[in-house]
Amino acid sequence: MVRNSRWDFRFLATETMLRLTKKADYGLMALKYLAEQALATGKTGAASAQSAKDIAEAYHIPPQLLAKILQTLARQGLLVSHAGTHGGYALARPATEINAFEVIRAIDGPLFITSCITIHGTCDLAGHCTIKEPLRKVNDSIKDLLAGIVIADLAETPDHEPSVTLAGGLVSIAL
Amino acid sequence: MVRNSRWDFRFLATETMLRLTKKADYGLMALKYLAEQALATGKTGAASAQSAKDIAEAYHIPPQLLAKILQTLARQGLLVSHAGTHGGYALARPATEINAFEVIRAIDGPLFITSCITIHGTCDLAGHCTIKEPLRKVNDSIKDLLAGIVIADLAETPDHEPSVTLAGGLVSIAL
DNA sequence: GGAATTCCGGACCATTGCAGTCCTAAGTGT
DNA sequence: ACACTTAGGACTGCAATGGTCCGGAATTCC
Repeated sequence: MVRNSRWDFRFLATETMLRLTKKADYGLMALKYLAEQALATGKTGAASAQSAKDIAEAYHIPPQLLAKILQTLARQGLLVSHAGTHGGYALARPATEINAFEVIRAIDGPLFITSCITIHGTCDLAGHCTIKEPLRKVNDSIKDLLAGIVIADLAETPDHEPSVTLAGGLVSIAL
Repeated sequence: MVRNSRWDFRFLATETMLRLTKKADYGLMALKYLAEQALATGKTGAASAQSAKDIAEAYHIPPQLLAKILQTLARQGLLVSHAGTHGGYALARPATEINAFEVIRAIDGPLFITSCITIHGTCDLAGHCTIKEPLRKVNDSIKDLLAGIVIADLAETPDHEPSVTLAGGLVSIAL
């Protein structure tokens, strides 16, 4: 009865039904790392570049995989890259101006909360699915939620409380 | 550059990075249908039962697949089922007392927003991943968001405004 | 009692996406 | 020249999703 899938979720406390890919996870971790390094070294921009290899080792992430992720982030303009001996990646903008939504979208691409909404905004089940609109609102709310979180919030800066109430992080949903 | 996946998302307006499975979609549609039928017929509980086949045809959903979904929903206690000639499924509770979170969880099972959090609450990258805690908050916020939406909100009742501001649908996030 | 209807649930399969690896450029600094 | 690093395409293994099929059990109607 409980064993209806590969998971045994009898012992769960927290749970949701929405999934973030590992790549997005890694990407956020990398950005967090870069933000911390920039702050620690006092340097800013390309001066505080860290190589993909270094970041991968710091978090025990498959290096090749992280390399790809960083490449796409650079391609999307969230990071600046620099090849060469002391090259690497650095945040393209201040850590307070890059939010989680951008990062995730850059990596995973835009996915819709409901499979009902396609590229063209039309519904697979043309007209039959009346659930679309309410879910779109949820969709937007989640987006706002994530857009309200910036990299700086993730970074544990030395002189910075670990938990800070985030201004602008209030999201209302109206159906 | 844009063609980094099977989707061409150059024309997108709305977008998120979180996905709901088709099954959950179907499940919500089915519940909505049942809620509307119950209201339309004036009957309540098992008296307003609809067969899986009927619902599937109403929305052009693969009947066998919907059947399975309804079975799990019944198993989870969200629906009551009744075999036999005029059997079928009906909401186990009033449409105002079943929320989207329950439904999705019942169907997809609990998925974590970050692959970082496992069943046991531990992190794959034991200690290395410092991103976990902030994302857990997002996780919870999304949960609250979905828990604030009930089936009745999805149903288009005749004497009911299509768009209603939902009380309790206010979610705050503090990192 | 029997037939029609409907739910139950296991087994199965095809496709797809994700995670991860490998390899070959090409740019950059010493 | 050489070491270091990014850029990116090709490929693989695996698991999950979406979907089908079948035999069986409950219920109702005749």
